[in-house]
Amino acid sequence: MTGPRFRFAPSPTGFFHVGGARTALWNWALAHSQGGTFVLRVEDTDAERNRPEWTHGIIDALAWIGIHADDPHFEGPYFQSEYADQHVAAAEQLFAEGHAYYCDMTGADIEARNKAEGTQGYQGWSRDRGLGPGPGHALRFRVPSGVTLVHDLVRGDVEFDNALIEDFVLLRGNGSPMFLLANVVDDAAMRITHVVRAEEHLPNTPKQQMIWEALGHEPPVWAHVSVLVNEARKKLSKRRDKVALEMYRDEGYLSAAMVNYLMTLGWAPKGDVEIQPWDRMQTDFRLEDVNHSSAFFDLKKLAAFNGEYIRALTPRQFLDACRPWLFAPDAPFPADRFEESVFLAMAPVIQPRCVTLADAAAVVDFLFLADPVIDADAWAKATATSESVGVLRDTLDAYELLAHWSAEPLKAVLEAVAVAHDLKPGKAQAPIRVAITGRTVGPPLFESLEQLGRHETLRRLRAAMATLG
RNA sequence: GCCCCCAUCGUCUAGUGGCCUAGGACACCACCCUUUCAAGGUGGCGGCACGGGUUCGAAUCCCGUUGGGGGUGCCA
Repeated sequence: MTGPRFRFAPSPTGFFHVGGARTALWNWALAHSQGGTFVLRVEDTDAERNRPEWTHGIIDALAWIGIHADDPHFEGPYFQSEYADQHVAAAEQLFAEGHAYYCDMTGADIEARNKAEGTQGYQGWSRDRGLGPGPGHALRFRVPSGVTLVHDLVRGDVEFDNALIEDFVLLRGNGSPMFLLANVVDDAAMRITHVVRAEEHLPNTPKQQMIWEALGHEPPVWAHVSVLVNEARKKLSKRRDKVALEMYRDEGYLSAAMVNYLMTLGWAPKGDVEIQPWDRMQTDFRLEDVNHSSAFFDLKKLAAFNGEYIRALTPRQFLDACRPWLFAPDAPFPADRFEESVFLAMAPVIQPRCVTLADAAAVVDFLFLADPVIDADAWAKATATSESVGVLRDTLDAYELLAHWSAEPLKAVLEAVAVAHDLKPGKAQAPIRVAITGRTVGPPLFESLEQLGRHETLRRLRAAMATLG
């Protein structure tokens, strides 16, 4: 695949951050719309932290949001720690050409010197000492004087005064490469043309750009996108916030809804409609249109998107999407009592009642339970009126004789019973509903009775009446 | 401390000098529909942070203030 090359570089922290997912999606859209490549590089210079299981998690999570490793636009994954030799070689080149120098000062040394001189940070103290490599000698970049101009596709030109950038470390005292260096070397080696990443990296960009230039390469196109924040407008963090993409998948969010929602954080499709198919967003997405300010990750809006996507599913798709929760160990009914045909028939009335796929099982649990779990308070309340017992008995009698067991006649019968007891047609269903479903709220009653069947409906009504004594 | 970024309804956004009496979505409220709960329909509430410029005209351009965020590691 020729064309521009976009790199996506998560760190293997054991989960996939929703903010990272958005950046991945944007890189993915760009790679496709520009006929380029999405390069996945799992970044950590420490091989110890490149845990295979974490990496698999990243690849699974990417696949969930539609970024598949077998897509022709996908390249990788690469593992940064495997390229340590190249990182060190680049550092040595920088030293040989005078762009870097060795320094033997420890953190304590620097602190002491600053205290003595009333300065702050590292003041390039070893610049002209002519030190060579050796144990405890860190390699520092010799930051040139002048200014570094970073051209950023979303922010425009940002100017940094080099005098304010200290000579940063390239190689640690033990010889291992630092992230900043490794990052640039990898990007250059992989011929990355566009670096689209979170805004938090912007202040370090001049340093990286200087490394690119010192290494003799043309820097890539930079694009720093804003971060996602929580209610306190702080960057989403693992400790405080629910940031793992996998968590949303496990809780029953549809990937299409998540993808659509993530795309609208910091960017909006043309027109006034936010819910858009991926193909459309993929071709319309432009970095130049991305917002400059941080965005709040709003669970309520995500839920609304998810509800919309759930309602748009066909019954079959809905059933298939719900399976993991329907057959989970903690499902509200035994798996062997589940009936696909019943669920499929009920799907159109279940879907509008679900925020997540996980909600479905609880909406229809009574259909697949040997006996409904009767809520005592609900039952007491539903049978508190003087008419309720009569309604129950008359309905039972009428249902025993009903010719066609389907929603319409079931409804007509109950309405007639209600009127006979001086109630408004729609007001008699509470005791029936509780007797059948165990609760006062739930899916439409008559469709439920139709699916439950005459035998079971009558059995439940009799059982419930028996408790009244 | 120093550096950088940011600033439109509560939230996500549209807006690139006149189409703006600032549009849409989520949330919230009311009403309608109705068989409970939803969903759906209709309507409502609600915003250009502040102060100076520039201009015939500013949400839009410039400067400042304030507020928020991020960076500043021999972390990534």
